[in-house]
Amino acid sequence: MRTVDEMVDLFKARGYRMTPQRQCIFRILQDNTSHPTAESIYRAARKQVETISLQTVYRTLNELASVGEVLPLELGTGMARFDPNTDQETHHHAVCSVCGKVRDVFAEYQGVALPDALRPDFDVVAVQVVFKGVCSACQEASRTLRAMTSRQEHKAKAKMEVVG
Amino acid sequence: MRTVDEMVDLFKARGYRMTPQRQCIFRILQDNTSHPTAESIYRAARKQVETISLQTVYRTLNELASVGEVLPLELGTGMARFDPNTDQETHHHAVCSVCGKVRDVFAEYQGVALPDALRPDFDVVAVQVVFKGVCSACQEASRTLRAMTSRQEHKAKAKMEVVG
DNA sequence: TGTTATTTGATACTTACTCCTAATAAAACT
DNA sequence: AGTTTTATTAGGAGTAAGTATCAAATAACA
Repeated sequence: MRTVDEMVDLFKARGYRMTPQRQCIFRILQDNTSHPTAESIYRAARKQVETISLQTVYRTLNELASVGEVLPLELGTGMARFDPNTDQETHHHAVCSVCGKVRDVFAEYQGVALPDALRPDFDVVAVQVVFKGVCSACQEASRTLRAMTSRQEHKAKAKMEVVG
Repeated sequence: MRTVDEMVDLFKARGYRMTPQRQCIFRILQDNTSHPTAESIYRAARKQVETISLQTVYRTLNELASVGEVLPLELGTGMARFDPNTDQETHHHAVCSVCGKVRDVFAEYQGVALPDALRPDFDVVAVQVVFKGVCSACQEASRTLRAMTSRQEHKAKAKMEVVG
């Protein structure tokens, strides 16, 4: 995504009006690498513009997506995530299937293209490579849990499940 | 996914009971290349077992997924799709962002792996390559629509939108 | 500053999916 | 085969992500 100032100009050029709510969302997304959900953006936005509604967050995110300044990601974690880094050539994702966290994967993969036979039947707009797996934090957590279970420290385990 | 008979044995071996509902879902998925949703499987299943519930379809699909006999796909079309072809090496997907249809893409991509730097932080279980774009049917439809609009055949266009 | 069209936020709605529970039926054991 | 046990089912209620609607607020611009 561009800078906030550039986004303001771009939105105005497209005939959108500039509101504190929209600028606030631009600011939150600016250089954001946390792959936020609509909810998490909403929570951050309320700290700056107390009366902003979730509806406005969704609306603005969809506008940003339709202008190509934000990439909506559907990674099987139950809700959409929005990535201001829209580069699809060198920028992919790793999703932890335990905690749902998403990490950027910077790499350029050669030769990932539709086979010739399919080419006439499908006009490719974007290619997404998604790595599914378990992040080191969750690996560590499950190792600890297993060790506890084998020693039958059930109380500690139960406590950890509640805390975690 | 394996044959229905093999699936029956596998489920029994895992301590699951064999019911007409489960076998029916096995049969529907067998060699199914349409990337069905839970809803579409439910509709097909009701033709064979009239009283089957959506809940049972979801439950069975989750069981199949946890046993690794079905691959749940989250492709940004708003609902999960279930693929009995669980080969992740040579089998990828192309999703039409207009009609939502999913096509198989058979190709083996070399070198699509996590960069070394990330390797210790993330244990990769699966890699998915997704092509997003527009299928030929939807390209054709939008071409027709544009041609109509330019000739200002508004009534025909409106009619087509309702029909499509 | 006044006018007007866009945007906002509250509320209601839709939809994909899960939870709960009494009834049912598959498997285990006579 | 009959009985018991226990997993499974149907169906309704519930949840949560996201969308539609619309009166009121406000940005843009004269």
